[in-house]
Amino acid sequence: MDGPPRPAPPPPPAPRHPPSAPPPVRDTSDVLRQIMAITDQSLDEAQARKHALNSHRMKPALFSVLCEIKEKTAMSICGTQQEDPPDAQLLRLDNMLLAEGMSRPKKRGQGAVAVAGTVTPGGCPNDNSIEHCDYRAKLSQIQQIYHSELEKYEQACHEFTTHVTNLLREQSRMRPVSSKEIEHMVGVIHGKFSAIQMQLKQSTCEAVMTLRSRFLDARRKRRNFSKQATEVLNEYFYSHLSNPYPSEETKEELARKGGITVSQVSNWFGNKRIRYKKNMGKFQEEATIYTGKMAMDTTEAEGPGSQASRLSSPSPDSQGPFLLTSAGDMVLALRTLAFLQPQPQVSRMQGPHCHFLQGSSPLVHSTPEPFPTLPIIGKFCQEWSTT
DNA sequence: AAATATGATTGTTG
DNA sequence: CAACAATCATATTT
Repeated sequence: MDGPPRPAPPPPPAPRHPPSAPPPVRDTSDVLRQIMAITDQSLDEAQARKHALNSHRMKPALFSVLCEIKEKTAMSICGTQQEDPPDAQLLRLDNMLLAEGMSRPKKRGQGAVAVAGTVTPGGCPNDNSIEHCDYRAKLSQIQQIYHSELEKYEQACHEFTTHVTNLLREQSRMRPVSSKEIEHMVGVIHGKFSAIQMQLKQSTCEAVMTLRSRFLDARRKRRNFSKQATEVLNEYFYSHLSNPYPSEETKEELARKGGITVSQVSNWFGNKRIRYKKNMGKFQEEATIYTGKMAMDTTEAEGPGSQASRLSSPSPDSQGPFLLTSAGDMVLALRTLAFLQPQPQVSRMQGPHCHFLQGSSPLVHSTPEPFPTLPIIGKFCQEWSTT
């Protein structure tokens, strides 16, 4: 057995386990560095042992010994099959990202179905296009970074997994390595990488949330409507002063004409009604202007910029064509109504819309208007108080 | 800079 | 849920 004197005594007792155990990893770069280190080390070791042992006569014996040892320790491996479930949080993050529109186009989501749904239509349809553009640009920027990072991680994970798998397969010639062990190893690696991914997802979520909150804040920032918009709105308001409650349809139309959203129209009417009611004195001038303009526009050919007089008046608008037969009458009647209506001449009328221009507003009385068309009021109030 | 105008939000109500 | 009322926060005017 010890015939030829070998000049080179194989130095296999390499320091296989220099430190006892690697310290708990925290940083991603640390993880990566350790991974790389382990890789090189393992590779060298494997190569050395491969050559050293493969040609050794004692290899079969060693193999069987290792088998025995393994059988004794196998149970402990099986026993330590605990699966910590951070899935909940990961899933939550996934869903969150998905909801923010960070749908993954390429990656088959690990468990998340590719819900390529558009953003919920209930929130904000095609609202403000200016700030919305900015918002979406930034969002897609985040998305891009997120995807590229994710891809990097996945690629690294895949590479490393392949590497380790090959290594283990090679080692399986020297020592017994079951496929299950390889699987386990792969699982461990995936776990590590998914932890990194989770960090990525979390920071992405944070970024998105920050962006979103900033966007919402920006929405709170007020910007005056365009002249066109205010004109359209005021025209409708003052030409329907008696019942300034545009229907949903009309709101849409007004929104379209003014280049604003329906909810903005609603806000505007809400503000306008209440502010008009609060003190009408301030709005007299405006009222005259718009009602006058209305009359002009309706009687004459429409000017180049204003075609806002053809707003679809909802059919139940009883007093409109019913009471006001001509444009001149309309102006008169409107102004009359605007100032006389609050006076409780007509005994308490009750109706869904009767709150407008009722009670309060002492200013009304302080601005006497010589309009003796009282009978109209009675009729008028009857008209829309009963609807 | 103070005052006012104005669009949006919030909380309440029917 | 729409309307109201109060309020916020900014824009514009003075």
